[in-house]
Amino acid sequence: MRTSPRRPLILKRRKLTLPQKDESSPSARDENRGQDEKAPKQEHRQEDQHNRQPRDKRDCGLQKFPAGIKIIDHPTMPNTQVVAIPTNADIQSIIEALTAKGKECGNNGPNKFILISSGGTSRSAGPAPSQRLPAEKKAIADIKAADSQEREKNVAQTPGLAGSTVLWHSGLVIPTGSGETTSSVLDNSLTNIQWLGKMRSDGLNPSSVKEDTEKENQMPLQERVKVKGPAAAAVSSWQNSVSERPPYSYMAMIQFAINSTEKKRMTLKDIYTWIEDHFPYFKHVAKPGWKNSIRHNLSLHDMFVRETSANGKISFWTIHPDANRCLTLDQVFKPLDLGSPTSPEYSESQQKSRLPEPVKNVGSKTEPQNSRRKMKPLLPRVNSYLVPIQFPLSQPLVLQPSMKVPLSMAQGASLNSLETVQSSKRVRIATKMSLSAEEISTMSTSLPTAAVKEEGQCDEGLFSPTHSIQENSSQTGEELSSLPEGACIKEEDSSQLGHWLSPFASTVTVKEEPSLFLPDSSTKEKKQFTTLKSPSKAVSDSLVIKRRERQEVRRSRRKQRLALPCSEEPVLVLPESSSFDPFRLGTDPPFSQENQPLENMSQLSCSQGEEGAFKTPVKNTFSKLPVSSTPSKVSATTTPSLEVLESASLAKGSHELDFSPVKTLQLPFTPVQDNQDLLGFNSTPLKNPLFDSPRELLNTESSDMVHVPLTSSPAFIRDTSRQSSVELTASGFTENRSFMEGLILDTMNDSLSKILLDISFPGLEDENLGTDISWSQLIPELK
DNA sequence: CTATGTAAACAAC
DNA sequence: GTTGTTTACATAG
Repeated sequence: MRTSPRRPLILKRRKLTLPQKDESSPSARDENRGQDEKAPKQEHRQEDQHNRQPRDKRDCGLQKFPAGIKIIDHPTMPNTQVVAIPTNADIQSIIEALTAKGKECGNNGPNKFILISSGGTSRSAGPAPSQRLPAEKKAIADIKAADSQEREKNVAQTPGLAGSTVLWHSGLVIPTGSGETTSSVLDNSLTNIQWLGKMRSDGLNPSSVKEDTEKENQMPLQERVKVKGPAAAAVSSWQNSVSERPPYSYMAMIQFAINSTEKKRMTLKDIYTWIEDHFPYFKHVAKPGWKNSIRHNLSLHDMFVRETSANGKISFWTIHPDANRCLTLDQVFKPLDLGSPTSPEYSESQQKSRLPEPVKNVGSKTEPQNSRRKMKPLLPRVNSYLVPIQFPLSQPLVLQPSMKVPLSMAQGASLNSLETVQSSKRVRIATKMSLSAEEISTMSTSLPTAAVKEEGQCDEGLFSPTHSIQENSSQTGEELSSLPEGACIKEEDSSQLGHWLSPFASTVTVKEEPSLFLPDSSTKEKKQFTTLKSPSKAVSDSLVIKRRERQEVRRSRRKQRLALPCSEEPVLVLPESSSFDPFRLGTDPPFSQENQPLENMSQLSCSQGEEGAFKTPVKNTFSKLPVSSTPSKVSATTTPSLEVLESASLAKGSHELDFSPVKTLQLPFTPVQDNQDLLGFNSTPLKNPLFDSPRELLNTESSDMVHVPLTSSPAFIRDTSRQSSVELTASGFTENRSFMEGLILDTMNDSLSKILLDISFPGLEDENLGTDISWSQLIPELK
């Protein structure tokens, strides 16, 4: 309700917002809810059935613990039961109970237990994966049908397992068994996956995608979506792709778009077009306001830098090299369907400046399916990415401690990207302050080349590639550097860059906002630097780079990130700082946090990016759209047509609109390479070398385990690919720490001591399992 | 509080 | 009209 100083009044937004919510969200909710509701019920039934199914161990076998702890007989392994326990539960006590139980049962009864800790948050989680085990095969089959994925192969292949157990990710999962119910649930997850797959393909061939989307769009999305059944799955998946909002934030999508081009720059229009092409949702379903949001994001985030040609007519949006993770759709999906999904989120997350820490994951992960149900506007759509995962429980052993080894794998790329970005940022920062030798070396190598290249191309007045541009900006920074603030602003490699830039004859215009000097003056400072042109290139390019550094960040969130902390602190600004680089890193909270070190990746990945022919599809689509990108305008001008369309869509279930594309998952984890060497828990981060007894491990882990939803999936995938998946997964999870772990307890041996697997179940969350549970109660039941 | 999404008001072209 | 900025507000975590 306030009035900004500049701006008159913003009237009654609220009213507007409310209606939206009502309209869209409800409809969306309905569907989701319906699904959700159904799923759980069915699941329970099935579970029950499964549970009831007699196995060898009758009594011992299928017990269900009130608290959410469930015990089920392992389908294939004799004398083995799977126990799902809440994350928070006191593992030790549980183990004791189980041990007692095992002893009681003796040889005849279950004497081995596979402990699965999960945070089974809601619904599905509660039932616990264990119960589903019996259904595994069916589920798998379904999955195959829906998804044709390599994983299956892997799963199937997992030969060595005496009894391969498939564990479903609770979050994802669920529908075990049989038939119909399953299908419905599965459909969602599967469809999502497929959606991803599509996206991937789209990334490669936008055109193809378009066609598909358009064709299909004609049909009412919602209805189609509802169709269920394995056969329908594929169809529905497509539909979803259209109807559902992509799980990516605007930021992420913009990055995808920009990085899809060779030069890593794009005009606004092209960005619109790219997004529409790759995410049909925006073309067909989204409100026109999404373009406004795109622009908003471009302006808001420092990572997006606008370059203007000398002509001034064309402005390209680029990604600040320091911040550019070179995310692309392809990267996101590359690894595997499963794994990839996480990555996108990951990217987003990074922007958020999240640490790999489990914390964030927790939130995201929990939602998988729930989120849909809720249909909460801004919630991360992590769900979509979640897919039922099969865990082959291999024979005992396989745990490998996770090392933190950067992924060399391409698959890892997506994940890495985040880290890389962060890392890059760090580096940059250091450079900014002063150039560290290291940075310099890196900078000099990569950047100059780019710049050179560009030069050749620049003739048209095109701009130097992002790198060059930014560097230019950095130069400006140098000059500014005389001023304390300026120095801060420039952050980057200005000093170094200057050298090679000079050859360029270009004019760089930099907009800066030194908050320090100019307290609030929102005014931007533009500085132009003119360097000598190389005669050959008569072209003078003017680049306009805006940089915002807002110390005041608080007030406006615009480009907060880039606002370097250094700028905030005068000290840093000083040239001396160079010596301090390391310190600075530490000093700059934002960077340090946000950025995680993956230096290598950044450049590598960036260079390649997408083949992306720089396509500038100037699409008519815009023209098609009745509505202007600006919402306000739209309402006034285009309203009629749009409204009609939207209203129709809304009525049906344009719920989609309401979805907030928030970033889904953050996958902090770093890809793990092969760590075959490591086998003990010790190596895993979770585990402390200190543990003398397994119990200790368990306890500690339990506490740690809390977070970590999605991460598991990617790791898992990898594993599957290799077949010796378990190991990998374990390692990967461990890193993240958020994973659940499966422990195998051999009561006969009397030892808790054998821990066969370390498994994380992203899907499982604590809640259902009920942390509260007192294990003492369990004991009786165990009997 | 932060991150994100959305709507809107403006300013420049 | 489009593009770019910025503010305000809402929501989820």
